[in-house]
This record gives sequence, C-alpha cells and structure tokens, in this order.
Amino acid sequence: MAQKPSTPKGTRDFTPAEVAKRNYIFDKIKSQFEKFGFQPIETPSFENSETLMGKYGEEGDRLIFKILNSGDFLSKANEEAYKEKDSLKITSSISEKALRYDLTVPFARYVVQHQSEIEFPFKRYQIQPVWRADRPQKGRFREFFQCDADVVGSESLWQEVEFVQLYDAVFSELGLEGVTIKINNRKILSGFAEVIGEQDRLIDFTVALDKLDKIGEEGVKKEMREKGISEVALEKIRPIFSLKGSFSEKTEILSGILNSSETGKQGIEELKFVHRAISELTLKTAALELDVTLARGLNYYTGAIFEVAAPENVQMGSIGGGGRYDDLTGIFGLKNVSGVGISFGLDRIYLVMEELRLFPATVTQNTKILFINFGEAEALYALRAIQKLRSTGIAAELYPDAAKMKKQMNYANKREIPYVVLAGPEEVMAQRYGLKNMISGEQEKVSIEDLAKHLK
RNA sequence: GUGGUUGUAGCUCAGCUGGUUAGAGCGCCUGAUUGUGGUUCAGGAGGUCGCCGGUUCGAACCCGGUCUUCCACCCCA
Repeated sequence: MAQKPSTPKGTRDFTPAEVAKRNYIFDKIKSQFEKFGFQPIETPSFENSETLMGKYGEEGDRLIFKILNSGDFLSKANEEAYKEKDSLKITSSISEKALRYDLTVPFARYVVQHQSEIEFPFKRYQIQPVWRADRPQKGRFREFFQCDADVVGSESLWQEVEFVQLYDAVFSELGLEGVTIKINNRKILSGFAEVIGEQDRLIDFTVALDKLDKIGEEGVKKEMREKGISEVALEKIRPIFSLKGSFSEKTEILSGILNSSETGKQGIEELKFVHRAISELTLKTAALELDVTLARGLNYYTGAIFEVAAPENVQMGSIGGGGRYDDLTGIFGLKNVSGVGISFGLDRIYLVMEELRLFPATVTQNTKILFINFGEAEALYALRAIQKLRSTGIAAELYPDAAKMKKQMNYANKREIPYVVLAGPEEVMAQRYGLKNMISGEQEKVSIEDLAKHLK
C-alpha cells in the first residue's frame, strides 16, 4: 500500500458499531424533543459569511471555517491586503461562504427569513453537524454534532422550566444518571458588574469568574485585577466566591449583594421562579443547581444560562448548554423576538456513556442468520427461504460466493451472526434447511415454515 | 492562535551511546480438515521506520521544517 490515507485533523470515521450507538442517542433525544412539542428543521452546512461572522466574538471568527471562493479568486482579491499579507483583511475578498459554527445563529437567520410562515411561539429542534477550526483534544473535535431545541417568540419563564425537564427526561432515558443541570442568569452577572461599577467590563469579569472551579478564588481575583477591577469591587462581591448551601440559601445571599441593582434582583426572581416550579414538579434523575460562576457560552445570552455537567466520576467538559437570548434575531433585523434554547453535545455524551458502559448490548443491529453458499442451485434454494424470513422482519443473508465452508463459517463467527443455515444438495432433496446455532453448536433440520419460528 | 507531546507490519508495541538482511504478540492467508466456525499444530505473506530536507563513511535513532496524535492555555459541546 502506498501512503496511508487518513481523515483530516479533528474528524473521525464511525464504524458500524459506533454508528449504532450514536443513533441510539440520537433516537432518544429526538423522541423526547418531539414529546415536548418541538419540530425538526434543517439548514445548510454552510452559510453566507456575513451571517456567521461577528456573531461569536473575535475568538469565534477565528474558529469559523471559511470556504474559498470558486474560480479565479485571487484576481478578485483585495490588492492591498494581498500585498501586505494581511490574512484577516483579505478573507472577505476571497471567501464569501463559511461552514456553520453552531445551530443557533443559522436558526436565527431561519426565523427572520421565514417569519411570515412561522406560527409563534415557534418550537424547533435541529440535529446536525457543526464545524470549528479548533485544536482538537479529548471530547473536542473539528466536526461534531449538536442537538438543539429552541423556542422563539415567547418570554415565558415556563419555557425555562420545561427545558430543565427536557434535560432531565433525555438523560434519564439514556440511563445517564446523576448529571447536574447548572443554572445561572445573565441578569445576576450584570447585577454584579453594576454593583461594583464595572458595567463596561462585564465580559472580562464573567470570563474570569467562570474559571473559579478551575483556578480557584485567588486565581480569579488575580485575573480580575489584571483586567483592571479594583480591590474595593472585589471585596464587595467576595461572598460569591464561596457561595454554598441550598438553592434558596444561595439566592438569599445574592439578594444581599444585589439589593441595589434592579437587574440583579430581577435575575434572582427568575431563578427562584424556575427553582420553585422544578421543586414542585420534581426531576427524575438530574439535579438542578444554582451556579453563579456559570458564564461561559455565547455573549448573546440575556437571561437564563444553562450548562449540564457529566456525573462527578467522569472527566469531561460540559455535555450540554443553553440559555435565553432576548435579541438574537435582532442582528438580522427582527426585533422583540425572545428565544430560549438548549443543546446536547452528542459526541461528548457518547464518550461519557462509553466510559460508564451505559449502552445496552442490543444497540448493534446485526444479521440474525447467514445461509452458507453451496453453489448455484443451492443459493437459489437458500434465497427462497431468505426472502420469506425477511418478509417476517428477520435480517437474513446469503454468503455471496460458494467459498470454502470454513471461510463462510468463519465469516459468520467473526460477524457474530447467531444462526447459520447449511443447505446443500442433501437438504434441497429433502426440502429441509440445516439450522445451526452458532453459540451452542446445536444443529437440526427444519422446514422452511419452521425456520422463522426457531429464530424467535 | 501559544507551549509541550506522539508517529516503527492491519492492531498493540520492542528496537542499546547512530553500525550489516528492522523484531515480538495479536490479526491475516494457506494446509492438517474437498459439508461445519470459535481450540490446537505446521507453514506463509506483509514495513518508502509519518512526510520533506540536512548532518554523517553510515540515520528508525541526531538536527530543521511539515503533517498527525494527545495534553495544557485560549475558547468551547
């Protein structure tokens, strides 16, 4: 063999067994989405660059895969940028399309574009791959699937409540117990910034705060100081670094810190509302936890922020996230449409389930019975039975070549096909099929009618 | 994007301070067994040592670049 071929960095092939497991997860998510009243849409894998660029911050722009224009793109390139070797500047003149980076922004585009056909509130789900030009590492790929459910056109907090239930429903269905649904509210974060008089540094502030569990209180404070946040300000919000206790106890403390901020108080009320409803309705296997350090995610969240953490004994980043964005469609010209949504990270859920061995043994669909090929006449005789078995819903197949018995048996064995039929001249004569159980090794001769019965 | 790490047979890996024809286990193929797999035994095939260049009498081994793997940062599902 010449140079061994390979997939591009950060992408993967999926074997039959992997596809079966992935479909298992997809099916569970999909069925819950539909039970909650969401309808599927799909959008193109690539969008016009201007739809995507600038929506995810500077960092996001860098991670968007750009598609080179067709034809003689260089002759139309920005001359000045080309001479200066300014990659950033030249991009817009040689690339007009880009691979989608997430499902939320294309969805916003979809809503604005189809606004006259949509009944609001619009509940849609979307399960498609997205691409990011990131450096791969564990649980991080350059091509991965997102499973999104969003509602647009309603400001009701009952949606937030339902999304918490939806997370709980999906993970319970998957047998993935003990996940933590972390919730926070952008208004609380804004409240913090307001109280310390650093509204302008909200992003810097939240990005630093988000790292609390990773770099600790001192690390966060250090980063905040470097960003220009004063010592007095840090002292004012000190309690949030060691926020402990129940949901109610936490909101109690927050009320104390945020009593001078209207926005902050509103955030607390919203959290309390969701928490009260969930306490009343109860969750199956997940836990709802208030986490004020939760700030990551796209800077368009305006209300609730969600993130789902894998069970504690697994080392994995978040396996889901979401939140409310009051003005997402605003960037495409449609004002006053509030949306809220959540996302499931299929690839990471897969890794977690694999690690915890949560896939049922039955996910892999396999051929139930293989007919040994003895030659032309016998093959035809076998296909008669195969036809019949298939019509009753049994996956059956004929080995395509009249190869040596050993080779054919070996094939059945390797593929873990549980039954083999040996029907040579003798069986054809007697109008019987030699049915062999590959696990027990037992063998018997049965009629075509009895074949199916034996496989049940 | 920054710093580090990895690459030898289909797979998992040995390969001494640079020194003849680069090894093992598993897998694969053939036969023992021309109508019976998973066990056993005998034999066999399979490698531009990631790629390009440099140093050297001589490179899998040293140096540079590049691609890939994994990790940390950034960011994120």
